[in-house]
Amino acid sequence: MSRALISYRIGAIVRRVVSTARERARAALTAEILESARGQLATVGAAALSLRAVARDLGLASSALYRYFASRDELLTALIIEGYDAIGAAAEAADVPTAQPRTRWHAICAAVRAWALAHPHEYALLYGSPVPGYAAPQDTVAAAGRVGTALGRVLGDAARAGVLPPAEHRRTSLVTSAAAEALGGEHPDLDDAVRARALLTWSSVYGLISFELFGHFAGVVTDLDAFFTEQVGELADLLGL
Amino acid sequence: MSRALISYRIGAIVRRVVSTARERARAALTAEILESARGQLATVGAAALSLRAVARDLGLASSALYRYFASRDELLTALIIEGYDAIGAAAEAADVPTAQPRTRWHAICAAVRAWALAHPHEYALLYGSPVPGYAAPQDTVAAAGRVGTALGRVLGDAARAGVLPPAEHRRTSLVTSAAAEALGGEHPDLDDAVRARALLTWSSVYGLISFELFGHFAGVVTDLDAFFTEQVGELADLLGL
DNA sequence: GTCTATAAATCGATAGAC
DNA sequence: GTCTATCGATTTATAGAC
Repeated sequence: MSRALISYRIGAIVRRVVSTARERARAALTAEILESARGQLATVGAAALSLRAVARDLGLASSALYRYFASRDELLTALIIEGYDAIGAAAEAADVPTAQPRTRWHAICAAVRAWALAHPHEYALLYGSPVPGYAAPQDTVAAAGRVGTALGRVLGDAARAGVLPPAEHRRTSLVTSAAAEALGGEHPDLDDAVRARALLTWSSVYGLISFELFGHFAGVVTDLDAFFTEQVGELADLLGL
Repeated sequence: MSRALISYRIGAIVRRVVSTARERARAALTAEILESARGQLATVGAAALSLRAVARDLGLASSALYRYFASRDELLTALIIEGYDAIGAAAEAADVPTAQPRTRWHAICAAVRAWALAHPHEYALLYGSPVPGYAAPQDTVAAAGRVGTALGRVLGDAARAGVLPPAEHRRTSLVTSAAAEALGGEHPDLDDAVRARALLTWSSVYGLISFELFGHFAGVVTDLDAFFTEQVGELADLLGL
């Protein structure tokens, strides 16, 4: 083996090691940027999220951040996807597919609310007012469906088990086939009535959580924990779960 | 009558006329400021609402606006109260107390959604993410209750007429007596179960409208008008209206 | 890949002339 | 009650040295 070849091979190994070390450092700093940005969500809100403030927070020059996120909007997109993944994972983790539908329903709703209460500003980013001047790219849409899918799974299982009484109105075609993929997921045999009902219940639960988080129950409901549990139970009753 | 007295009286009359003319001008400019600010809600959002931009829009010096609103937050408060009054008035105007409960329910829900679709940015200000750094003063709370009260009236009338089946759970004391005033309004004999159900249905409808307005039904629901009407009907079915 | 320096803006709020 | 002028900050994004 010539010295040149040995030198080349060592160089390649070194480059490889350096590269992965660099990648680790890059991943670590990326995570720090996202964490600092999440902190800004809480203080100034998504609309005023600023790359410079993140840089100040991390002790970096503002221009350095552009190597990690090409623009403020790209950073926002990363935060949104991260958030949808987190709340979706929370919903899925709370579901015990072998349990009774009503138990599963309660568990998922409670988990979603718990995540929202623990991350109010991220919740506001995901489900609150759209950020002016920001158009969510398609990447975010895919991540957005997980909570709805989890709830749809429960309703679908209940319907197949004959637990869920059929909806009185069966006007179909209100939900597109694309939604069948998204909401039905592994259960493409859900009929449109169940799918529509899953959308209705998810938006009802969303309404309860948002009213609570955005202050519209202030001075109206005394025990928010108990109220939420009761109302989720009420919804389950109404659904026949 | 002495010349001095006559002069005084004429002065008083003139002052009175001048004063009302001034007040008219003031009211007109106040309205212009609010209108311009509403325009800003649509373009930059509530968080970035700027007195300077309003002044630029109206061709005034920024300092002139401080004679009308002492601060940016005060302008925001005026917008919020105006908005709650408008959507509350829309809900009340749509209600025909002599009609059947189910008809009234549909009418109010449709009117609230119509207002929201016609004023999406004001709706976002009222019901979307809280504006960072802004604390809503008590004035806004009073105006906020009108829609809920309108829906509560329908449910209460239905319950008294025996149309509404009783809720299965009757845990009381979840709603404060202050809420009894606000939600019950002219109907203090609403029981807590009906009040809780009014809160649940209003937040469900709010969830449907917000999901639509904030883009969470994009690619999922094809005909939003039909979907909303159907789901509101579904809610009425579930309630037994 | 981080730095300094820069361009060309923005903002809220106040002081003081008229 | 509107004006000019000002203070002391803020921002996105880029250029170019190292």
